[in-house]
Amino acid sequence: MTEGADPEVQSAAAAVTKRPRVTLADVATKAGVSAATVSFVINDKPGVTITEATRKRVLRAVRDLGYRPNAMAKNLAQGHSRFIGLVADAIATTPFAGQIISGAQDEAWKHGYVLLVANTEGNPEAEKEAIAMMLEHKVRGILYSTWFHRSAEIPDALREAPFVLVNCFGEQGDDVAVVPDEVQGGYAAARILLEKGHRRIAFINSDLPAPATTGRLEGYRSALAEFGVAYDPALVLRSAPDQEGGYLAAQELLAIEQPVSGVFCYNDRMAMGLFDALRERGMTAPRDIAVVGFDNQEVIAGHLRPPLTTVALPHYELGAEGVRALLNRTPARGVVRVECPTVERQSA
Amino acid sequence: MTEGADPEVQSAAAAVTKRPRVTLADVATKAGVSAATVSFVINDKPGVTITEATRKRVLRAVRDLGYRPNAMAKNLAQGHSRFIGLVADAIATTPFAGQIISGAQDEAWKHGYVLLVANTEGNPEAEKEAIAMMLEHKVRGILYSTWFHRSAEIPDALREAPFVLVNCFGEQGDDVAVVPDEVQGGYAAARILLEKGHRRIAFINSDLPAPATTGRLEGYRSALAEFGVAYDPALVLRSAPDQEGGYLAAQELLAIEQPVSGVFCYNDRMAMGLFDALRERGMTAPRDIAVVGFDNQEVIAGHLRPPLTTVALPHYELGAEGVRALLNRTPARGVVRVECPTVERQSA
DNA sequence: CTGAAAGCGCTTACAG
DNA sequence: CTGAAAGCGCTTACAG
Repeated sequence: MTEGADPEVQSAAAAVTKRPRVTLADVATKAGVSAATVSFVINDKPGVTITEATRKRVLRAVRDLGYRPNAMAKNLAQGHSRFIGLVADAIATTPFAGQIISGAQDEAWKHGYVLLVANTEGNPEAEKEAIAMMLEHKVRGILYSTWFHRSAEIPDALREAPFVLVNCFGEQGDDVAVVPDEVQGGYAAARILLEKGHRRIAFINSDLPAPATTGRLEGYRSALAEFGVAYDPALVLRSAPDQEGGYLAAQELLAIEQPVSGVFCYNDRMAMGLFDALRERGMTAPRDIAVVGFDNQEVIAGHLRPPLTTVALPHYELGAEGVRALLNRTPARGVVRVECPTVERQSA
Repeated sequence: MTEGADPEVQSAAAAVTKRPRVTLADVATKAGVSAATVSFVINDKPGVTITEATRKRVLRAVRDLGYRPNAMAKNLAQGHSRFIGLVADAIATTPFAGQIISGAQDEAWKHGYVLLVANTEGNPEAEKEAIAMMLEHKVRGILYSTWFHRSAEIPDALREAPFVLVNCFGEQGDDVAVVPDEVQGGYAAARILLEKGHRRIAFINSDLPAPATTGRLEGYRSALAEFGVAYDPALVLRSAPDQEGGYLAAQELLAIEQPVSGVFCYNDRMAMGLFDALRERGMTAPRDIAVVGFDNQEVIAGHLRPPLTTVALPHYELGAEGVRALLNRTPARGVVRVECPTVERQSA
C-alpha cells in the first residue's frame, strides 16, 4: 500500500500521534487567567474563593481544549505520588490474588490513590525489580501479598517504604500484617455442623504445615468443646490439600467402623474429591453425610452437586484492610485477623 | 503510652518519615560532578563516554546515599511516561484476568514499561474513571480486556490514546484486537478424539451466543470433515456453559440410542458436570467414553478424575501479544488470533 | 569528557 | 479575588 493510499488510517494515526498535549498553561491562556487560577478551580482548592464567572470560564476552556492534567507533573510538584504498590506472588493461578487486588484497589481509589501492581510469581529477582520500580515511583507504601496464608521472608528493599503484609506475616512478627482468622474460620465450619445436630464430625485436614492447618484444627476443637463433644483424634485425617487428597482421605474415612455424620474439609478442593468418593458409593451430601468446605472457591463450591456449604477466605477484605492499615498506619505493628464468613449452600 | 515511651518504634517511624529524599543533585555534589554527568552514568546513555574514574565515583555515591531516581521527574523531563494501562472487567472471579495481566506485565517489563491495572467489574462508571486515571498518567497506550471472549462497546475516552482490545473486539471491527482462535481451538479438540479413532463424537456446546459458541462448532465440523466423518446435528447438544449445564446435557447424551464414543465439551466446567453424570452410572473416562474439555482451567482440568484432556485458552499470550501490538503498532487494525494449544491429560 | 542552564507541567506561598 | 515566580527532580541540547 503506497503512501497516502488510505487517508482515513493516516488521519486516525495523526490524531493520536501529534496530539497537541494541551497543558494547564494553554487553558489559562484560553480562559484569560493565570495558571494559578486554573489550578485552583480544577482542584477546587479549599480556602481560595473564585468568582463564579472565572470558574465558568476556566471550566469551559478545559472542556473545549479537552484538557487532561498531567498526573506526573502534579505529583512532582506536590512532592508525593498517589501510588500504592501491591506485589503479588501468584496472580495467574487462582482468583485469590485478583480478589486481593480488587479489594485493595477499591479502598485505594476511595482515598484518591491508584494501585501499582506487580506479579512476581514468587521469583526473588522479579520481586526485587518490582519493589525497586515502586520505590522509584515514590509510592505512598507497599502491600506485600501472598496467595495463600503463610510466613514470608521480607525482601530488604521493602523496608525503604511503609509496608503491610497481606495474607502473610514476617518471621519475627513485628511488622504489620493482615491475615485471615483461621481459628475463627475452623470454628465457624465445625459450628455449622454442630448446629445441625451432628456430633461425630470428622476433619479432613491438610498434611502440609501452615497457619491454616493448625488454626482450623484449633477452631474445630474449640467448637466441639463448646458443644460438649469430646475430641477424637481418630476423626482428624491428614492428606494433600487438593482433590486427590480429599478423595484418598475419603476412602479412609468411609471405611471406619463407626461412621461419622458430618465432615469438615480443609478446603473446597478436598471436598470435591470427597464428593467423588461419595458418588462412587451412591452416596450424596447432605443426605448421607453433611459436608462443609473452606475457601469458597466459587468455580468449585458454587457448582458441586450439591453446591457446597463452606467458609470463605476474605481475600477482598484482606486487600481493603491492607490499604487501610497502610494509610492510617494503625496498628503500628502486629497482625490484624480478618473474619472468615460462612457461606451456606446445600451440602450441610 | 507517653511520648518517647518506645524509642524503638519512634526511630523506626522516623526512618520512614523523614527519609531525606536524596536526589540526583545530592549524588552529583557527593561525587563532585555535575547533575548531567550523574544522569549520564546511571542511564548509561549511549553516545556519551565517561571516564572509568568518574563513573566509579558516581556509582559509589549512588550506593552510599541509597539514591533512587524519581520516576515521575524522569518521565516529566522526558516528555512521556513508561506506563501501559490495562483495564480488566473481572479480576476477582476467575484466574483468567490474572493470566492476561501476567502476560502483559512480562512483555511490558521486557520493554521497560510498567503496567497500570484497573479492575472495573464491568461497571461503566469505574471504567471511565480508570481510563481517565490512565490518560492523566499519560500512558503509552491502553489494553482493554474482558475475561471471556466477546464483543464490547468501546468507551469513548479510550480513543484518546492508542489502545488494543484483548479478548474482545469492537462492534465495527476496525480496531486492533487480540483474541483466541476459537475455530482452531474447536478443531484441535475434535481432532484429538478423531486421532484416537473415534468417529461418533458429540459436542456439548454452550447455549449462549458468543464467538466461542460458533467458532468452536465450526472448528469441530471442519475436523470431522477432514476425517471424512459426516456431520450429525443430533450429536451437538446445547446447554448452559457450567457444571449444571454439562450434567444436564450428559443425561440427554447418555440416553440416545446409538451411543457416542467421544465427547467434546464446550468448557472444562461442563466436562466436570459430565463426569458427575458418568460416575453416577459407574462409567468413567476414557474407558467408557473419551472426553475433551476447553479452557484448561487448572483447578478443574488438572484435578478431575481422571485429569482432563483439554484445549487451553491462551490468556497469558493474549496479554503479551496485546502489549506487542500496542508497542509495535502492528497491525494497524484488524484482529490477530492467538492459537489455543492442546493439553493432553488422561480423559481421552 | 564534563558543566551550566533551560525546560517538562504542575503547585504554592507570597504579593497585591 | 488573582497573578508572578520559584520550585519539584529529572533530561538534554549546547558549550567548552
